[in-house]
Amino acid sequence: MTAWLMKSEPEVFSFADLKARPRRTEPWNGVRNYQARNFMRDQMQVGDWVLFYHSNCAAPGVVGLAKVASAAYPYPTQFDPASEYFDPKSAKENPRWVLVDVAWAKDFAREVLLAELKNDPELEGLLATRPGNRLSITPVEEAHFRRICALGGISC
DNA sequence: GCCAACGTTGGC
DNA sequence: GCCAACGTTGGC
Repeated sequence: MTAWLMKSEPEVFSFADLKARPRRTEPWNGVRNYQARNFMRDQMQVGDWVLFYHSNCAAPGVVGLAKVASAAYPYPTQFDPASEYFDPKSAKENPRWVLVDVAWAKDFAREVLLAELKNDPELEGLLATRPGNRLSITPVEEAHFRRICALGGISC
């Protein structure tokens, strides 16, 4: 079992937005970081759990569960000069950026706030809350994943 | 809006 | 390959 924590700014794209999408599925746009890209390209599998985290907002924290819904594929918009995701250095025969689709899975009964993620003794070592960490995608150990689900009031 | 931490860029 | 400058992230 593999789980991930993925950050999104709710004003840009929230967990409720994901749930409201057709098929409750959305391409994970916006990643422009090589480490995060490598996780999607090299390690993510369809069906992996995703802890959906709201960042840069009044109450940052994990709000629900999603799943990886596709293998990694090239960002369609990286080749489009009109797109905000355009990258002039990315070549079609060797795309620089990939993404995966993410599908809504389950709402948490309650949000697990950043302070809880930081302070819960069982969550010691969680990558996402390491001081200085800014990665928008981080792997989550199974024990940590189960603990965060429990704090969120769901079983998984 | 501030600012610390970090990643990327580009001149040399 | 170094490293200063710059941009971005994200909590507060």
